[in-house]
Amino acid sequence: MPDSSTAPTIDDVAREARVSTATVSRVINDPDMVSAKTRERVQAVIEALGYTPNFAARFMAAKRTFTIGAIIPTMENAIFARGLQAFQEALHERGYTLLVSSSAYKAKVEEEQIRNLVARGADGLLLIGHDRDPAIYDYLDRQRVPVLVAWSYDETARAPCIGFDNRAAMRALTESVVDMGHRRLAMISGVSEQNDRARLRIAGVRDAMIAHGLDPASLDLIEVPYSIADGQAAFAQVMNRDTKPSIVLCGNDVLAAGAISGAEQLGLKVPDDVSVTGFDDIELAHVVRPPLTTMHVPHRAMGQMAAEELVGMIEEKRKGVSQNLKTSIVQRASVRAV
Amino acid sequence: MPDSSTAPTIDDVAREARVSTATVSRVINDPDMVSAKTRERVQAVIEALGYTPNFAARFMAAKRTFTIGAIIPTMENAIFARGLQAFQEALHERGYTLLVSSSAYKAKVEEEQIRNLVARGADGLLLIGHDRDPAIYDYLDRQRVPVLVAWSYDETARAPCIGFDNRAAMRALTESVVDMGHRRLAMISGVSEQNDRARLRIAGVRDAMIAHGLDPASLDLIEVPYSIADGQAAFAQVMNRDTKPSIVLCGNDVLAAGAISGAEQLGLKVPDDVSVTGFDDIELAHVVRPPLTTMHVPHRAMGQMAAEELVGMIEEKRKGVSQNLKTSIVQRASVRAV
DNA sequence: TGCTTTAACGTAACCGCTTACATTTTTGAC
DNA sequence: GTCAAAAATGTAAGCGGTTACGTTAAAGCA
Repeated sequence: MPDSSTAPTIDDVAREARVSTATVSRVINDPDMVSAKTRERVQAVIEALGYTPNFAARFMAAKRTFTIGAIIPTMENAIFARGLQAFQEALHERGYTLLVSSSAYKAKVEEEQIRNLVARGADGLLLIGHDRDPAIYDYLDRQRVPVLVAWSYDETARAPCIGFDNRAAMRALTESVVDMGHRRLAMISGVSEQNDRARLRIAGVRDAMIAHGLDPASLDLIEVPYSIADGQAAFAQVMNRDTKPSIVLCGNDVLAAGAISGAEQLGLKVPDDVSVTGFDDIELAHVVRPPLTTMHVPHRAMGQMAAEELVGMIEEKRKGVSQNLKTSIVQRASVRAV
Repeated sequence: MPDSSTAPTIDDVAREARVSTATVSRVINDPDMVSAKTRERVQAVIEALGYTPNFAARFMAAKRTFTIGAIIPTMENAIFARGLQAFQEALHERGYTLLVSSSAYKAKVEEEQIRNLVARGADGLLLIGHDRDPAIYDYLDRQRVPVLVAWSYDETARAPCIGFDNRAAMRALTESVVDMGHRRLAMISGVSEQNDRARLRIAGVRDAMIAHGLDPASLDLIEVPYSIADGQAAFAQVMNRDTKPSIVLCGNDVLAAGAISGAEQLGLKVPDDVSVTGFDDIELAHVVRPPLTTMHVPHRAMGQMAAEELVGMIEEKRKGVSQNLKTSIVQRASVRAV
């Protein structure tokens, strides 16, 4: 009789079922390698004892965990939620479990989490964006843990990625508003240090300005953390300049929602007094009033493709192939021509 | 020379530093048990080799992982985000790592995730709400994994919890609107099956109705998944009845945001034509127009206290003590007296 | 100096599983 | 019924750490 006060091990099952531990292991991992009769007997014992194989032991012996780790900058807002959900679902279909950590946009924390996940035996890692210490990639190479980067496409980057061209997207959005007559541009961006998405979006705005004969130095740029309250505060700041912008381009929808709030607080009407744009097209974008003109990102497709690709890299032991997904401008009511 | 093509193990470090593996282990786990001289030498080798102890091996030998698992119903909306973030931060301060999974509001999936996290050696678990198969608690007991439930307070429940009284809170909110003259109530709730929060909030509404002489059966109740789109659709549905409600009470802010959108689509003004309330007081609540009257939940405090308590349970091997946190009504513009 | 304590370090068993290899049993052809 | 091949099962060696216990070196004291 196994000690009922502690978790049953494979030995308990083996003893109870009168087989060797190898056989128990086989009915779990390779069922049709064992005869139907013993298989059923063993399964019954497993059931009766409520046995769950110990992951650590399993990992040590087999070097596989069927676990994927993902480290996202934040769970506080919904930016990554949808894509991650799709990622998780696609992973689940393929028999993998997703473990998520958040780094609070801190490089040091991210590094810690990466080591943590790897030490825990993650078979692969999903990371957001390319900006990080190259030493991390060396470490990952050494540990033979495949990595895939999402939310950012850069064919020159060291890691394969499934993402979109942040710079080109933001340039396109900016050009569209410049075409509508906007000349005095302000931008509320997320903190760009260690964040290529933010950095490239800023660059995209400048690209558009240059292309249209505007002085990129005239861009009134403020960097703040990604939160509604920060967007609100930053908006007040840009509207307090001597030459007020006719449009405020925001690094993402959360910031843009904050900007719209900020406008209301100042008694300004969007888009009559000032236009606002977002980026990402999360649900928030069509809940705020006015609804946000923003850049639509194929979150779910990105998550799904990332799952597919990462699993492929793991199972076929091959390099990942990058993909540049298309984004598209969604015109809503927060921008008007001037 | 250790094989540079593979991750260094404790043996590599020991060999290089000319000590035994026991000593290496000690400099990592109990540094002042070894002399300064050897300690420094070993540390240098660890540094040079980029050695990270293997978690699985460590767990097998020591039975501790300093990892806490949390399973939340969803990452798609921000309901749990803030509390979880606080939970994670508090955990981090105490030297623990948080691993998060989401169950998509599915009991089966949650069970799977629980087993997964336990098999992975989570030292403790944070679960949301009390509704689940009691067998799960048996399993957790047997595995000696402490569990703490959050987002719901119930002193009669099997697991200790840090939460709030969903029923009383919703009753209070309902009473406040009834006091303002509302008599025809509708409610858009999340799916209440396997979800005590949703169930208790519905019960709270009925409590209030009974207390004020209204027929609880007259409540027009619709249950939908928690999403803005669902809230929107449900709103159209309740407004399509013969006797339209004067107020629509929503199970949470996400649904309420959807309801407000829905109202706008139907050309209805909130709160002039119909009032709307939410629950949770997430950022979304003050971004929508009109801002939501809702029930404020102390998310961050809840997360922090949960971390503290769970770590206490683990380290002092004691039972958890439950706490009933206070919520409070936040009056904004989405409700008006009739 | 010699002997006892204490500090520092080493030895090796063990944690719970997988899997290569060895052994036994079953199957099927003659 | 034999015997070879195939199927089923068992044996035992790791995987990479931790730690109880034993051994050696240093320290303290008469």
